[in-house]
Amino acid sequence: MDTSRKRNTAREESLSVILHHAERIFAEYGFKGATMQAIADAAALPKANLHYYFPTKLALYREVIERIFTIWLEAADSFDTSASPREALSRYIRKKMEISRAHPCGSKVWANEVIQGAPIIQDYLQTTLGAWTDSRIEVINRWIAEGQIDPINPRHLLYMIWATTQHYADFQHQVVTLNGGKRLDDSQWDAATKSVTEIILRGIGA
Amino acid sequence: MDTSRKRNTAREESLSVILHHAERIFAEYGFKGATMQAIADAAALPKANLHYYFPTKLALYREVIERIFTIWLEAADSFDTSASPREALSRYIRKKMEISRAHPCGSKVWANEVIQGAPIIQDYLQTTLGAWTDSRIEVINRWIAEGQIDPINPRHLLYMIWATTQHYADFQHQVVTLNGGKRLDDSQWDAATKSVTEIILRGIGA
DNA sequence: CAATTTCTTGACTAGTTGGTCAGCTATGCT
DNA sequence: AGCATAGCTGACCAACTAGTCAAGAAATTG
Repeated sequence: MDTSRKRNTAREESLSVILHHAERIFAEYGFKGATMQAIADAAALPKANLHYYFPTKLALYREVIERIFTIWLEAADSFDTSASPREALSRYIRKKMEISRAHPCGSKVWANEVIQGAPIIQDYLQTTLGAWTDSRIEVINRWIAEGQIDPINPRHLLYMIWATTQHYADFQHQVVTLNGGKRLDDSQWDAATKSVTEIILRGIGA
Repeated sequence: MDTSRKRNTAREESLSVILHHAERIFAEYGFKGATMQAIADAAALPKANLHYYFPTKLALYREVIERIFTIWLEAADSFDTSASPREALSRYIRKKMEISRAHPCGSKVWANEVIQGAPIIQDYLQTTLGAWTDSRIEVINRWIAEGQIDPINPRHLLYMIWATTQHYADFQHQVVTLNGGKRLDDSQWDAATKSVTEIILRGIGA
């Protein structure tokens, strides 16, 4: 049943190209501001072709969000609960910074979605994100009980990590502007990651 | 020339009401997603009346942005360069947290604007924000030179403060959801402010 | 009071945009 | 080859929305 290699790859290629450009356009113009025509132009496809793969704009948007959430889960996994606070947190922060660098548009779409009240991802926030957060808060509280870190509020620590790392993606434009209009280079990303990691780890006495 | 009290106050009242609701609608739906009709409905005015005071949607949006920037400047002033690091930074962080609580919509509009490449506020970023940032970096470097704080990268410290404090406004919906759907109460805002301040101050050895 | 200016508003227009559809082409199967 | 299926596309339409406008209401002035 090795049905049609050419068709399958063509399909996957089209889907991939559309989703890639849709992410960019949604990030740049927001859900309403992004037009199917603009996405089609970016993907170098006729608009009707988009509607062949995705029945509605909302369906396309949902798919984009879905993919972003997958990446988010990947970062979440890197928070190793069996490691030491220093090890677990610095690994997690580094991973989040890498994502901010590699997928700024995805991060922006996510941010836009949350700012606008998360009409689509409400479920994720309540279920998956909620459960993950609770489990990590438990771990952090254990670290505190064991005297491995200072008694800080775990929730606010997590918010600080999210906010700071995602800032480099979501506010990329501001960061670049304040960097003289030049994108951060390798060493600057490295310095940013080090700074964030050090301030936070020292901040909690790890 | 004490020209017409009733008219002037009516005018100011209308302007104020429109701007207030416009901020909310822009925050919730983005620039393109917000419609003049929706703003008019929120302000309980006929749409044509909006166009009497603001010729175009963009003009209204600019005015909203302008007001937000004023608030931002107010916070910027609270960064007292003649105080000690502990004093200056904790005051600044507290002020920024207060703004996040009092003006979440303004913060969201600003965030949206930056995420989408800051088409309107590019000037502010380059001039006013750029100059302010440079001046504070100088002060922070002085603190480092005097041994009052650890040698950290001032720029990334500022980004961390901005990101973390604004997170409570921009990601309000996520914060509330993870708080069991309840808005933060007085004591929770206080705890958040304390946590943020403590982690950051300890993080830089202040 | 009448004239003038400011403010208000329903109705309309032009332009945009999400989505449809009928017909086309390319691929795979027997 | 011939048939079936998946993929592609230009042309079209209905809905929505920013902005206009002319006519009227309300306030101010001389």
